[in-house]
Amino acid sequence: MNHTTDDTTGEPPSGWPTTEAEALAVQDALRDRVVLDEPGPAPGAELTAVGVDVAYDDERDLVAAAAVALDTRTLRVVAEATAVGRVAFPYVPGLLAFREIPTVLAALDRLPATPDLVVCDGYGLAHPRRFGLAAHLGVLTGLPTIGVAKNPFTFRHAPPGPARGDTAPLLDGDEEVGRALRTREGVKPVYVSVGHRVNLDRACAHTLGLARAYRLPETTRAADALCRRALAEAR
DNA sequence: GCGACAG
DNA sequence: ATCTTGTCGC
Repeated sequence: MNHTTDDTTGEPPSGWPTTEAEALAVQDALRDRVVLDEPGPAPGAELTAVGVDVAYDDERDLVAAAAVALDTRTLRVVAEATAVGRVAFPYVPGLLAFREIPTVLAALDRLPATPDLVVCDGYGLAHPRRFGLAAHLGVLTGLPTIGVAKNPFTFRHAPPGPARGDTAPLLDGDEEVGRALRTREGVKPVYVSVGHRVNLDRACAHTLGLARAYRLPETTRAADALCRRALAEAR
């Protein structure tokens, strides 16, 4: 177990977009670098799955990110890291990545483990321009990524069946951009979409394997708890 | 123009 | 995301 909870202030990379127009241009320039023709790591294998999440303190203009690596077989924490920085972008639906990614990259850099899969809070291809947070992070790191969101954003879906593992297509018009996945019986589903170098079937299988006791994957729960702690301890 | 809108 | 206590239920 690594205790990399020291807070390194990760500033936004120079040239990071400042305006919505610049951010849209960046999405447009990077979107075709997403790799969709790889199946991704095999579900059921012993993998290092890394959850990333971010917490904000608007008062102090601070953002704390956490990256927590779990063993997919045992769901035990193998390594963790945090980073603290300044908020790099306002929250704009469709541009979430520009707010979260700089600090997430800093945390991933400090993580003493090699991710086989990165699980993001939010969407990948389920995005107005098919380039959400998970896709963006995947392109920048080259790592296999998926997005697991708590809300359907602007997309529509029929209710999945009541059993754990049941799914329903998440639709943008008639295009399946992700899946509503029931991780617990009778509990609101999570919303899974492909990020980079993982197909949708495997993205859902990994999500289900990581979410055994609670609605959300353990990766997300661990990263959420750690980034909140890092923010509280930041100064 | 108005409302909706991942975190 | 964040503001925020107790409370109902398995």
